Amino acid sequence: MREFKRQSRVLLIDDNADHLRGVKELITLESSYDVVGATTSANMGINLAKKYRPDIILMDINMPEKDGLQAIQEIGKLDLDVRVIALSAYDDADLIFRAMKIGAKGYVLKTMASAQLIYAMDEVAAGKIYLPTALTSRFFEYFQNSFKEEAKTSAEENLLSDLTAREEEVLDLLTQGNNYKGIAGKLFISETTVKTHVNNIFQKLQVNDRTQAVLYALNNGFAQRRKIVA
Amino acid sequence: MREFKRQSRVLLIDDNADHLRGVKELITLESSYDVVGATTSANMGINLAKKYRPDIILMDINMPEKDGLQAIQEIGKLDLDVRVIALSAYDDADLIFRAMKIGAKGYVLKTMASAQLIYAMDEVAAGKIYLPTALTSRFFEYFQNSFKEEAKTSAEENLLSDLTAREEEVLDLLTQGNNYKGIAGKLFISETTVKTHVNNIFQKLQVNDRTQAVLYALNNGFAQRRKIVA
DNA sequence: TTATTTATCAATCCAAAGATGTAGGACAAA
DNA sequence: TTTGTCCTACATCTTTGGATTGATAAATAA
Repeated sequence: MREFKRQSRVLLIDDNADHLRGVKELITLESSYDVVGATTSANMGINLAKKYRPDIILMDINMPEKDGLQAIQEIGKLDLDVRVIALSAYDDADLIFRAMKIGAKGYVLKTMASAQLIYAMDEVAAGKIYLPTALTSRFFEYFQNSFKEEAKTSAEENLLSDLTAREEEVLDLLTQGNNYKGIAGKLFISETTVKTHVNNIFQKLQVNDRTQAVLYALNNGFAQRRKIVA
Repeated sequence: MREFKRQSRVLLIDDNADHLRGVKELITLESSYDVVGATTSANMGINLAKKYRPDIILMDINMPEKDGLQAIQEIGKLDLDVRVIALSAYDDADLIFRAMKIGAKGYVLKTMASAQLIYAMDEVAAGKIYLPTALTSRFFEYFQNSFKEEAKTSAEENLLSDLTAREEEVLDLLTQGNNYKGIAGKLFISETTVKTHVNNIFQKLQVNDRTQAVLYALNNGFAQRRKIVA
């Protein structure tokens, strides 16, 4: 199968020269891959990525000089249509999570068998995202952990459900940073009416001011949130 | 291996009676599992879960009567030490994401081979989280998609980096809903000093009031966020 | 029908927040 | 030493926000 496909161009970035050489030799043995560059410097790696436009980058993320995760992020911003596989010595859940979060298409441990790396590259070259089973499990533990409390509270009796439709509209505008005047203008009602609604919202949510109301809303599933944990 | 371990108690919830029967027969053939209950009703399933305390629940999440995801969430709130595997006819990324988010330990398609289901149960019974490779890939596509914009902006010129250490402390307290007095008390400085800091923060973040500052902070990776997309 | 809820608006009052200018002391870099 | 930044603090003033009370009209539930 793989033999008939066009070769994938690979760039290697790993501050450990020995490991870099080893991986290079390994991949060179694979007919479906062509190593177009190899460097021990993250910054140099970014430059090589711009220059050679590889299909795949194998990026060591445990580098002292420059953080590999940061390098992945920077490469991501370049819109190079390159797929990055993170290489790491550690199966730390937080590392895995962060790597996947910033768009790594795979995460492979350096201690894994070389066949596993090649398999990951095959999958990623085919447009998939690949994580070894054991790491997937780690990832999900971390992932679910970050939602643990939310899962318990969100379906619960949540004061937000006491709000009327109009109050929800007002709260929504509050969560967008509007003041009374802004809300009044957007809802075509008077400022005093808005004040009335906002005061009712405070009562119902049991908060003292708009900032607390906004925080309550955001922390309890109100409004569209698109971000996650650091 | 499995034969020597204590049997895992399984509860089946699936509104499709035929499929329910099929799965039950399948699992009954496995010596390591004991089906302690089977029902076509999500609500009944929750009651059975409370009553029999199964080790594993296979939950169909595509039920008309009651949403299976909601049922998983409710079971999660009971703290029953039960592991739920979601069964679904669809490999929709959003469904998978939501199921995993609320704590499902696995997600298996009804169309998958029975061996796959048993394998998933084995893994989950062993304390792991199991997602078939194909679904893992879907999950990650969805996952990374929800971070796409953030990945591009967060490393970018972010006004938060202009803040001094003290200002960050103040902003952090703002994002917790504190007013001037509260912040002054917590930092052991005068209220007027807090005002100075806050005003400087407004300048640097280019916002007009505390609510906008808090929203900016939350939307730009500042502070501990534990929530994600709806 | 009668109550209740909801949405609207207003007046008033006080507290809090925000804008602006000034300034001293600590500390680090040039 | 000088310069600059940061943290601290205060005074003053204006604006906004929040609490409270009261009122009208429409829709809705009992």
